[in-house]
Amino acid sequence: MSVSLAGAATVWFDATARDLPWREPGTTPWGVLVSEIMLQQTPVSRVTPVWLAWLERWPTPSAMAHDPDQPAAAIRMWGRLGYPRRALRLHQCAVAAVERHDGEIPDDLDALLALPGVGSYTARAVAAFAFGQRHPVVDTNVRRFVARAVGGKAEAGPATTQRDLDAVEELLPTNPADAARASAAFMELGAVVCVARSPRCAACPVATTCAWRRAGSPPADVPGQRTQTYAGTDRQVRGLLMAVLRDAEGPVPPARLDVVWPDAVQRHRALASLLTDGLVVSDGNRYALPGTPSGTQ
DNA sequence: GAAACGTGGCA
DNA sequence: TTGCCAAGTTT
Repeated sequence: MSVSLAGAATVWFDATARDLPWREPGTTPWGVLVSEIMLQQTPVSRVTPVWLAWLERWPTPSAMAHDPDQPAAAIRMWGRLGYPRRALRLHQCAVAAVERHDGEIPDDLDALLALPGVGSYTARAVAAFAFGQRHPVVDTNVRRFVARAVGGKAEAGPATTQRDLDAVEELLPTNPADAARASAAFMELGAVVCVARSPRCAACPVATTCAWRRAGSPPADVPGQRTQTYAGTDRQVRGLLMAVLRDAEGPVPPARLDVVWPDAVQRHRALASLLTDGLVVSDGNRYALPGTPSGTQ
């Protein structure tokens, strides 16, 4: 039963998967890692152009680690992908690869988990997709797909727990390469067919065996928790401040930052958090991205 | 375990 | 127009 689920998903995947650049043969583990971190909470359509530019400029961890303009250049290349701490951590991954792994992205799950910004999902995704290892790869797509196809529920639970890993592990074929492909297939199904709103069950390769369909597609039993409004939050102010520094040639005086947000208290709080995160540096007078040439540290 | 952390597209 | 949603991680 479980083999047929993975089998059907894999057959469908082989026939209809999107041609994403990081799936091209010859993509390095570094390329896979970059894609996985960029894709955290971020749609494919916005990641693709940045991934291409990133890999062209920094084709290896060593190229990134030895670029003298870092990490300012990484933050600028990140552009408007959101959560710019990811750019910082990706640079830290490159440095760690050079310092601890001879310039290579490690293939060991624990070594991957030790990299900055790499958690349970990303570590297993890299181990599976870059190195062909057999690990359950559980992201929001997989949790939703398994919740429906196996659990018979409209939505997955709130968190990625050990139970999620165990449930997905049971679905994987024994052969490592097949298991990795099945994980990619589960993710792809969740991303393009078994989507959160208005799933396209008519196009689903497992619709006839789907537990949720067989149960009559019952609605979610618990109302989803409402999302936090973005407008007016510190996150928005941080984004506005970062946009100024990204677009600036070098260090800027405080006046350049003062204009982005009228509430001085909130603006200072946001700037302080950016300094704490290491996304901004200051000499006590002007502000800049970390490592900006001729900038302040 | 909850909250923080960006941004933009779409229904 | 507003709210939901997108390949999560960290504290």
